[in-house]
Amino acid sequence: MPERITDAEFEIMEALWECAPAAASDVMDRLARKKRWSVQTVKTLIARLVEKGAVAHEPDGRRYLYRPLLSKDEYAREATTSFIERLFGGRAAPLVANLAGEGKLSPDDIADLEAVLEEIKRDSE
Amino acid sequence: MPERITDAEFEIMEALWECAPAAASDVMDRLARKKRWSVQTVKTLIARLVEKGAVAHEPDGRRYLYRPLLSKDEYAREATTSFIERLFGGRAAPLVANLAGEGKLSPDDIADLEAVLEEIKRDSE
DNA sequence: CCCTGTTGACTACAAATGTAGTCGGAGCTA
DNA sequence: TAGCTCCGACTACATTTGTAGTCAACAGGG
Repeated sequence: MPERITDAEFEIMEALWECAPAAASDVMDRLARKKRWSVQTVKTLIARLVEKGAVAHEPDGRRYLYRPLLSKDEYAREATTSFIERLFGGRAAPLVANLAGEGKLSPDDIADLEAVLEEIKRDSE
Repeated sequence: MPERITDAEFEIMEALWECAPAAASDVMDRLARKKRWSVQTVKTLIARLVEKGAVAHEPDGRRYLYRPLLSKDEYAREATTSFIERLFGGRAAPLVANLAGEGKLSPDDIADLEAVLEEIKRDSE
């Protein structure tokens, strides 16, 4: 359970989830499209993630290769749980209802959701 | 579309959503159970929310009454949309699948979700 | 062997955030 | 009317966050 990951750090994690193990420059390249960050910025963020225990680093020659210690799935689970806790009293249904209210659910989304629910029910039998 | 609301500010919003219009001391009382904040802290947070345009204040004698300008529902919609955008590529289904993977969905939750989906489908016809 | 470029370590610094103190005025209280 | 109390306005300050600079060491090109 690493400490809180900030927005900027999250961008680094995204890159690492896609291309780990990676050197700082790889992360840099991966991010180039989205973010105009200097190399130093990227390195600072990576260093903070290492401090926070969210990323491991192993020596590779005279540089490091970095690798997330927290999978995107795990991160998403934790983030989702606490998000729903805060805003929807821990229940998922109000969240979905909320999305629906905003017209954020296309018929496709609804079909997807139904499929997911079916699967859950099948699995739990 | 007010600026970003921080965690501490969110606590204030929660209190205001429950008891607006309210004076600073009312918010203070409402929060007393959850947070050991000094009155000044609460006032500072309220002031920041006013600056950010998330809360309105109207004079009431020699004090102010505060009232959220952003409903909890609106806030939840925005927050949910950007949350799902970030973590799940904008699709709700993966989010629900993720919750399910964590065993976060009880049979009750599933029933709720199915009901919500039914309702959405009915409404959209 | 020297130059250049890359790398991690350390440092910098403004803005945002969490948390709270001080102060002067308005009204109540005796 | 002197004091107490409550209020908003302003100020304070450590920490976290976003963003980046400096520097010394090492590696490879010539």
